[in-house]
Amino acid sequence: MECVTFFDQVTECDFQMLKDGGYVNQDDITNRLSWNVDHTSPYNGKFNSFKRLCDNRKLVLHGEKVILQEFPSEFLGAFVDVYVLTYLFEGSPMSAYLAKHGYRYNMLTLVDHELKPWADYCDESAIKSQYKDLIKIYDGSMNKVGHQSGKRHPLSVSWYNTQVRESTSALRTLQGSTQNYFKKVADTPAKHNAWTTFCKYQGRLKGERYTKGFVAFNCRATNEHIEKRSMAYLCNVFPNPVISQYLNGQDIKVNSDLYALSEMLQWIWRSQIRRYDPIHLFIPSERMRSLLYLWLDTRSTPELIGKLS
DNA sequence: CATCTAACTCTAGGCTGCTT
DNA sequence: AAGCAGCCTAGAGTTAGATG
Repeated sequence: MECVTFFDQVTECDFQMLKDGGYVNQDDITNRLSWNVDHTSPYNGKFNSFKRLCDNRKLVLHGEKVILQEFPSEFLGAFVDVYVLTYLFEGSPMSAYLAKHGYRYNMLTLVDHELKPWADYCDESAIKSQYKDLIKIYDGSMNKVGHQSGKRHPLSVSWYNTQVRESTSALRTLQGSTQNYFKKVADTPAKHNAWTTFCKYQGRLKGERYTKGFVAFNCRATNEHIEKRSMAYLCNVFPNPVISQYLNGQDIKVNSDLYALSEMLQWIWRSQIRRYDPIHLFIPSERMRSLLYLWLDTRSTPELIGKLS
């Protein structure tokens, strides 16, 4: 569940105006925004949707000017039990969100139609050894572009921005490698090829034999791409720093590696691997690739978390 | 409105040469 | 020899706009 997102319907100028005009108040402790109620002449105008979000207690001011839209945490308190069905929960922003708002939770799993403590049943080694035979990860010189050195984060959003700003040859190379991968390594026809990058760079990286197989990197919960068997994952993902900072305010960590792994697994699992058919992967980002190797090589999520921290 | 056409995009495959 | 990179081409598919 996406608990916190950016709210950008109201510009900085508009917000300043609303504040100066006394339309909006900010709670001193929670930083939550509320609309100044005036029953004698109720507001009706351009900012109706903003006002409604304030009334629904969904907007929070982060720092001086960033407005975040957040699921009001007290809504959760209205339920006796809330069940969230997910995987790698510790890497999700929602776990940080719950911690920030002081909620506790139990991890459970279904065993023979019964809920059991997750910790007792989280061994995945059997299924992972099956996946190890089905998932073929490219290992060769075309991964060079994603080589990790120092503090650089190749294939991250800011890396892409830098390559374009400084007009380096990296994106051309990456495009060529991806072409070559689908053509010579995976050797699958275009209809079985899927690829992704950040949407801003889709046009720049598209190429022979895979252009039409673009699947958004944050794509989830769809069966549409089940015929894909060769995939190029051209991203290196990180949690949004502003939202992380907001959620981690009270020293609660969003584990960025676990988050990245979870995003990537979601994407890979759009393919035919979900019906246990073999797939080929091209993951030039060294960080993302080694996260996948680590995931395959650990027996359980607790063991994985132990190795990450 | 349907259909036709021209322009364009994409694909599969082939060929060559380079590097390791 | 294997892996990589870059080129070319016919033909298939797509699209926008013109034509009847």
